[in-house]
Amino acid sequence: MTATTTEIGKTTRIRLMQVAEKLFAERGIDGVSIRDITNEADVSSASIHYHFGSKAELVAAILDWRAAEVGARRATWLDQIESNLDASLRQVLEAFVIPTAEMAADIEGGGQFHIGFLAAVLANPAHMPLMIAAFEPYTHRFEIALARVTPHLDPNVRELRLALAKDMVNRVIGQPDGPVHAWLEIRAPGADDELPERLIDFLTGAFSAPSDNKS
Amino acid sequence: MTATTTEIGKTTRIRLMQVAEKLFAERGIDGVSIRDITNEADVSSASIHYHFGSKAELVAAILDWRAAEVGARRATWLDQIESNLDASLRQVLEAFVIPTAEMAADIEGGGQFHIGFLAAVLANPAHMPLMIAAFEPYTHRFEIALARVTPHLDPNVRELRLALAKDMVNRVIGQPDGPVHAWLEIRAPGADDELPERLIDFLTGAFSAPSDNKS
DNA sequence: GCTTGACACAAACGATCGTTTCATTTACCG
DNA sequence: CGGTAAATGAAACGATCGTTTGTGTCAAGC
Repeated sequence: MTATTTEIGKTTRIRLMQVAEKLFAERGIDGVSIRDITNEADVSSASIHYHFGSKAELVAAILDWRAAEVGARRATWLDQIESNLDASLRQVLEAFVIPTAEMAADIEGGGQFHIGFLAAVLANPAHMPLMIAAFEPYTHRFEIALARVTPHLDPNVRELRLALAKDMVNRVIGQPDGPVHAWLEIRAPGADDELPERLIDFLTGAFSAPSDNKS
Repeated sequence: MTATTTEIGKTTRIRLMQVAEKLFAERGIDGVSIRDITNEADVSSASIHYHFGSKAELVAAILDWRAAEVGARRATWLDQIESNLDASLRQVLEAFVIPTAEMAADIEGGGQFHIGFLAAVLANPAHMPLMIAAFEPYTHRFEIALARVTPHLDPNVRELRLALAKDMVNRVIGQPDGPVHAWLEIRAPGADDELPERLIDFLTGAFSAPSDNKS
């Protein structure tokens, strides 16, 4: 069963990243051991340290590997938003949610588990600087587009709501067995159908609210 | 330094639950070992198995221990909402967010870490049935109050938004070093001031949005 | 054909995990 | 005071963790 260097055209290095990304997305970084990964990839446990050096560097390698792919999806939508001066808040939020949902639905392309992987990485705040650096260009463009359609918001309030939205979208789309879905499965099965559209509705309302509703 | 059975009036059993709740809230269930807890509580590592039987039963014991306390806080607000037939959406959401925030701010009472502990427990969906059972009475009352002030929402959409809100509020209030705050600390320091009020604003907008914004 | 370097494997390292065992101490009660 | 049960501490259990070591194998370059 053990194969030669190139089994079905994939190098061991890439296969390890694919398997690790999937397992990390499903069980979290600390919930997956080196041996879990190498067993599923049918290689020795030493392979990960040969190719990546350590478990932490494997995580970083997966981030680098996929960053361009997520970026390309987002860039398409951002191009459209930026060239349309009449873009609505809803359209900007679509540009935020839909690429994420498409990525999570991309079975053939293999991006299926990347959003869940990102959510798993963020569970440990120590990785935050790395994540921010990887996505900074797209985040910056998105913040500008969002500011244009939410001129009523105080900048700090807008940043807070964006952070809430990012965290929520990544977790709820990337972790199909996460707390929100587990809760709904018991109390209201089927309520998470058409999730992307319903997230966009939710966020459109949330960003429409004034900075301060008091009084 | 090692003390007799009752050191400062706290039994070992209660001290263990307090220390464990704090550590679980800060680092997650799997991020805290039995020895982490017993070292901080200044007892032997066998104590947890003597008093609780296992690590999992310790988690359940903490849940039972605090359930009544959270419930009492919520009940006060729910009484007010239910007796006021003119309650607004915003008032209902206040009844949802403010008791949580008060619990997280309760230094003397010791409830300071309970919300973070709940968020940590929910990170493992296996505990979901236990959580739902513990909070069912308050959840039910709250759902009725929420339905009264959001008659425009399809029941499934309302359940989804409530699940999103629950997860978000618990995580963002209970984990002061979690992903949302770590992100904001780098990109917009201070944007998470007055968090409870800003969460209520956010959710008021989110629940005000119609069930389907399309077309 | 021999050498070289990339790559994979099995095996073992020390550390730490949750848990168990057992002897000892503490508090309470007749 | 003596006896008993609850409570605690010290030590060790097997399992698993991330990592390291050493050896074998394969393809390419001279």
